[in-house]
Amino acid sequence: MPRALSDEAVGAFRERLIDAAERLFARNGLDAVTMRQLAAELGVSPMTPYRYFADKDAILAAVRARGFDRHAAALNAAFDAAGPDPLAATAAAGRAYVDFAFSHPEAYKLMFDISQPNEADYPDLLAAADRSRRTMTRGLEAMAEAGLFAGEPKLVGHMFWAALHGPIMLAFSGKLEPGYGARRIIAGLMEGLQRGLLRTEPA
Amino acid sequence: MPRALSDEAVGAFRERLIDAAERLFARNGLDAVTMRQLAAELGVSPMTPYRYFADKDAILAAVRARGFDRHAAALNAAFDAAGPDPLAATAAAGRAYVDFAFSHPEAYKLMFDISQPNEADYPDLLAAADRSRRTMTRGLEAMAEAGLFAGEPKLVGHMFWAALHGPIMLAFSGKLEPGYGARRIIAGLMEGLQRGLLRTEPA
DNA sequence: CGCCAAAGTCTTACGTTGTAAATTTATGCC
DNA sequence: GGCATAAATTTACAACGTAAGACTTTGGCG
Repeated sequence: MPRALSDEAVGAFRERLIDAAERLFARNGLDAVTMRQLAAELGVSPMTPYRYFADKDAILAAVRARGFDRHAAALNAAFDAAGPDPLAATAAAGRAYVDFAFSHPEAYKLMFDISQPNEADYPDLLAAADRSRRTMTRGLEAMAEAGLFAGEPKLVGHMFWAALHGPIMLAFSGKLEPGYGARRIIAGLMEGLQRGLLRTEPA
Repeated sequence: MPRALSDEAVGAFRERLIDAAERLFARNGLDAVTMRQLAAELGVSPMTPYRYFADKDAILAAVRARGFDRHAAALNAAFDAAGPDPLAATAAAGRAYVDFAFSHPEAYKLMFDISQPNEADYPDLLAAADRSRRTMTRGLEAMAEAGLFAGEPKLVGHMFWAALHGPIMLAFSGKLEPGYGARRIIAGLMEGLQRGLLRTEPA
């Protein structure tokens, strides 16, 4: 139906396209997401997506942004469901972080992929990633600001984030041997960091 | 020169090929390593490398293995140069780890790339990666065994390893904002973990 | 000394990829 | 109702990994 494509129609098609990309992606990994497969999944010709996205990178950026949104939602849900104790809520968010990574490994890998072409070209992605990051670190920052932790709040937040991310990425790259899985390493790190940073006695 | 290609000749060509791949790789990233470019760099036809490696993946596996070897060498050098104090030597190896990652980012990225096809098919790579891992964690394990650290030695080694890897990977994926770089996060983590795990008073 | 089987290399070719360009198709407006 | 034009499709191209086949060189045997 040519002539005029309403903004909603454009948006709807974009969503459908991102859905399809997520599906292919989760099903068979990154290699399965080709323009032709994507088009087939949508029942359109291989060039049609180019009316809605600049190129394949833009599509992947949208999928990534969607991943960050899901991620943030999962963390927020866990955080909110954990009750009022900030320490318990933060721990719950941490568990949700790891659970997300291992139940949506393809999504997590894509989100933190190392060869992203000019992330800055996709403001929506930047915004989603930033929202997600703030969600990750907000509990910790709140704790740090409340004086439960020593050190600069934002830095402490990043430290815990990295302490989750490191073991997860080592696991994904197949570098961990059986018996030393990501969850065990994370447990050790969380305990060690808590012992090192937590002010159990607020003096 | 057909008929019979001595083992040394095969080995020599393989080395030349890996060298060329490393060069292309460091120069223009992974996308620059195409069979045709590689062949051009070596002055042979695009199919010649297939006499020396099964396929492109095998070449990349060799480059990865080489990376792990360089990595292990760099850590060992730093460790050995640091003197007898195990804590100082371990700290030096940690610094060398980070320095390696940021001075050979392409190599580090490739080594810990997340979409490696059947790593188990390349025993040389497995061996090199394992050698490298042991180098990384040996100082820490020694310290842990000497009772300087609480907890299981090997686990503690993996914890520190992951605490280096996490910030580095976050930096490579462009997720860290200015002011919260990998080195700062690592410094915080090392300090926090030391405080949490180190037995300053061997009671 | 000469020739030939075979190892090494090169050329050619195929299927797949992302996407540019040209073509077709279908509608809102006069 | 016809036409300008937006959307979609078809066609086409360059680059990729690599399979298949042709060519080229040489060690070993008569």
